[in-house]
Amino acid sequence: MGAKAERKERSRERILASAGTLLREKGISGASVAEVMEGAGMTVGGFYAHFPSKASLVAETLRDALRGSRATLAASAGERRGAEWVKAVARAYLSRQHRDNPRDGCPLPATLSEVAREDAEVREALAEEIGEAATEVAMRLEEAGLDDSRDEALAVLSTMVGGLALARALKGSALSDRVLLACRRHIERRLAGRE
Amino acid sequence: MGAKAERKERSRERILASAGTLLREKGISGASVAEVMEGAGMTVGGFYAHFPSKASLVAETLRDALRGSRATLAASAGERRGAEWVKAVARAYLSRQHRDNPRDGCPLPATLSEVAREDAEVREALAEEIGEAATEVAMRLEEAGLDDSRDEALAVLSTMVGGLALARALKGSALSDRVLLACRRHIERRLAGRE
DNA sequence: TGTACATCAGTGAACGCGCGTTCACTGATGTAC
DNA sequence: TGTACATCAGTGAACGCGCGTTCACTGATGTAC
Repeated sequence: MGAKAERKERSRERILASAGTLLREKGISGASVAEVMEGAGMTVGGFYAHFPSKASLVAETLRDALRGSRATLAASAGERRGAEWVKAVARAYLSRQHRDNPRDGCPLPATLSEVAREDAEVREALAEEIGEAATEVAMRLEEAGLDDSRDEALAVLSTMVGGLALARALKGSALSDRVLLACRRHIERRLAGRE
Repeated sequence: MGAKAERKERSRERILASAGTLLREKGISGASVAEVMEGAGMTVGGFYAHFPSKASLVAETLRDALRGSRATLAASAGERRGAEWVKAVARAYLSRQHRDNPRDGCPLPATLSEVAREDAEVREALAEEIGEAATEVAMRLEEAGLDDSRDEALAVLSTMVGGLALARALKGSALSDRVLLACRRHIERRLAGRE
C-alpha cells in the first residue's frame, strides 16, 4: 500500500473517531457531516471520498463505537468470572461517571430512539453488535449457573441501556442517581447467591 | 368563557393531539412545528398564539402523552393487584402490539435519547411524570411484599422502556421478539412466588 | 534517472430543502354606548 | 336594538440558518517509458 492509501486510511479513522464522539454527545441528528469532518480536521466535501452517505457513516460508527465500548467495559471487569464479571460491568455501565461522560462511553443511550427510524443498514449494524454483546454476557451468566442465560443477558442489556438513558434524561433531578442505583441493585439481586 | 376562548381551547387540544402522535412516531426532531400544525388542521403561523416555543410544546406534549399512556396501561391491568398488576402492565408494555404501533403507546421509547439534550423545561416534565409512574408501580410492588419497592419500580420502568426501545431499533432482526420476551420473563421471575 | 501524464484525496462554494420563528394582515367575535 | 370600535386566533409569506449532497477544481502521489 502506497503512502497515498495509508494517508486515506488514517483520514478515515479520524472521521470515524470524530463521528464516534459526536454521535455519543449529540445523537444521530445532532452529528452533522460538516461538524464530523471539522472534528477530523477536514472540510465537508471530502467526506464522500470515504462514505457513500451519512447513513453509511452512522452504521460504521455505531459498529466501531459499540465494539470500543464493549472492550472498555470488559477491561473494567478484569479477571472476574461468572456473576462477578456481570456485576462489575453493570456497576461501570450504571455509574455516575458513565452518565456524566457520554463521549467516553456506550453510544446506545444517546442514539437508541433514533436508530429505530434509520435505514436497514444502521439497524443491521446494531443487531449484529447487540447479538455479540448478548453472547458475551450470556457466557458469564452460564458460568454463574443461570438458566435461559441468553434471555437473561438480553434483559440485563435492556436494563443497563434503559437505565442509563433514563438517568441522563433525568439529570438535574434527584431521580437520576436513584435510577442508576436502582438498576444496579436490581441486577445484583437477580444474581444474588451466585458465584 | 366566550365562544372565542372555547374555540381556542379546542385548537390547543388538537395541537397537543397532533404533536402527541408525531412525537411518538418520529421523535422530537422529527416532529416539526409545521407538520404538527398541519395535523391539527391549521397553518404554522398560528402556533405561537398557543405556545411560546417548540420546547414548550414538547414539554407539554410529553406530559400529556405520558399521562395518557399510563392510563391506558392501567386500564389493561384492570382489577388486578400487587404482582399480578405489575406483570399485566409489563406484558402489555413489552408486547409486539406496542412495539409495532408507536402512535398508540408510550412516547418515551421514541424520545428518550433526545430528551437528555433538551431544555430543563422538558426534562422537568419527564422527571415529574416518571416520579408518578414509579409511585404507581411501587404501590403494587409493596402490595406484593417486595422490599425497596420504589427502587424496584424504577428498575422495572427502566427495563420496560429500554427493552421496548431496543426491540424497536432491532425490528427486522430475530432479536427484536427475543428482547421483548426476555424482558417480560425477567420481570416475571423477579416477582415469582408473589401474590 | 528524468520527464510527461494519470489518479484521486481533499477543498470550498454552491444546490435545493426544511427548520423554528416573525410579522403584516384578515375577519369573526366581543364590548361600549 | 343598532352602530362603531377593539380584540385576537389564525393565515400565509418571509426571515436567517444549517442540513446532506454535488461538483469543478487543486496539487501531491504514483505510473509509464
